Amino acid sequence: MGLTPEDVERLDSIIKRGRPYHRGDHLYRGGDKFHSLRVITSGSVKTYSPNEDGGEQVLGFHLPGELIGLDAIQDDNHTCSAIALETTAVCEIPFSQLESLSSIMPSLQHQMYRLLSREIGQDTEMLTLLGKKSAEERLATFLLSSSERFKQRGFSASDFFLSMSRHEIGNYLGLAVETVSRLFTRFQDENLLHVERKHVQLLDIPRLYEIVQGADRAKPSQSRI
Amino acid sequence: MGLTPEDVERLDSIIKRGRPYHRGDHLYRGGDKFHSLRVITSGSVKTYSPNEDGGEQVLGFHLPGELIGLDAIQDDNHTCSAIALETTAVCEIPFSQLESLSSIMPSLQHQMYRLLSREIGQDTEMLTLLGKKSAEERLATFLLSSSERFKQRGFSASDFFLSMSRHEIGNYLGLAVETVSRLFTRFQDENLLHVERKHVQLLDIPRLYEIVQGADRAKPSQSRI
DNA sequence: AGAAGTTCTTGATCCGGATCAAGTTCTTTT
DNA sequence: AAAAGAACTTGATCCGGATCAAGAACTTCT
Repeated sequence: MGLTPEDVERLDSIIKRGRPYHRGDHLYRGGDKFHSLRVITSGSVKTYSPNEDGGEQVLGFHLPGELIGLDAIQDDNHTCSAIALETTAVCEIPFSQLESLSSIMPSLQHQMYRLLSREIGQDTEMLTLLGKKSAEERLATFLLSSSERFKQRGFSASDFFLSMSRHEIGNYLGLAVETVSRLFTRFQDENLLHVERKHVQLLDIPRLYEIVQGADRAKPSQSRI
Repeated sequence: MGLTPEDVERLDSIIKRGRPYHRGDHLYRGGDKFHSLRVITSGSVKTYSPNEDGGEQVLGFHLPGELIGLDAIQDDNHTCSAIALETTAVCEIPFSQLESLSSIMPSLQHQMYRLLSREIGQDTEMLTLLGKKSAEERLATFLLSSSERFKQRGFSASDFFLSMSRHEIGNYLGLAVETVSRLFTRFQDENLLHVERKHVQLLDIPRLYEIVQGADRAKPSQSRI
């Protein structure tokens, strides 16, 4: 991602491979002292912010190759919690060392700025999702985003396992569990997908993209006369 | 903010003071080439992302001292638009120069990382707001956040003018204009505030904080037996 | 294997806030 | 100052999705 092989080697020298986590183990909790960013190497992770009254807001689901902990640089404390959704391996990158290294490696510094900026961009997309989209659009967006991310990692874009529960999907999308469940059923009835428990097969990806765009809402279409 | 006076001087040397913008002028639009971050020095700005079907999602309102454009570092293009809500002055900080400078000034680099991380943290707070809070909690949160930001800048925390319209507040909070209007009326009836057009006076800030916390919801209280 | 606890699904009902509809006040234009 | 157009408020109605309730499928524990 824009680094020379020797850059990568130097970066590699500060990375620590941690022990694997099991389903339900916390990688860190909100309030913990921040010292390392983490890259997921296998498995999957949920980040969430525990809110005052016992509930939680799921902030994201993270797959291999993704970096988590960027929100904690702010004030040296984790502002949210991260928990393994299945057996998961991560690498730790001590932030102070990364910072020193980026000081003498402009390409790394540039990459860090881009990474942080990308995170902001993703969050703002999510704001639009939660602020303006219907339940149906939200779930379709979630499924296609999952699909794209699996594809990027060399897995099937149309046949995958979701490691999180319906409850967690609902929480993430700002919907009740029941709504998520009903939508899965409806999407299946409409032959958009086939779902059985955590196993999802997308059958009509183009149509799902139409739904994401808000097709069959207010303005029935923008192409056809 | 953690920089020595000489650091500040060096930073100052790359800052360009731009001409003032008038109400309705764009500072930049989504898709524009990114070259500079901008610090608002007076006035106020709305950022928003124009979404496919003509509508828009308001992403934030920005006051003097705040930095905008961090989302554009990602891929050298602005991903959202920024428009002046009133007569507004900004400073431009060419990003490539800032990047070079931060390479030789570790304190500046550190500050940049923190700034980017803070932005992420603010976005995730907003995700919780849009994902879980009622209309009443959203507006109370918005009012108190405005209050705190005015206070920080040396203005009154309880008596201020909002430069954005009801429509824009609603869009930002994921609510219809009518809901925002009704809530202002209700808050006034309950003596929480006095509002006249854009002029807001907060009369019972502690009670507003209780509302933000989700008081008088599900669990009636957490203290009283 | 049986018991107990989860997670998921499905149905019935309810409600917060959207939408629709008008009227009012403020602002801008001429 | 009159006219036109925004912005805001208020009322009436509607609906998407939450909540409540119960059963079914799956998992985990003993």
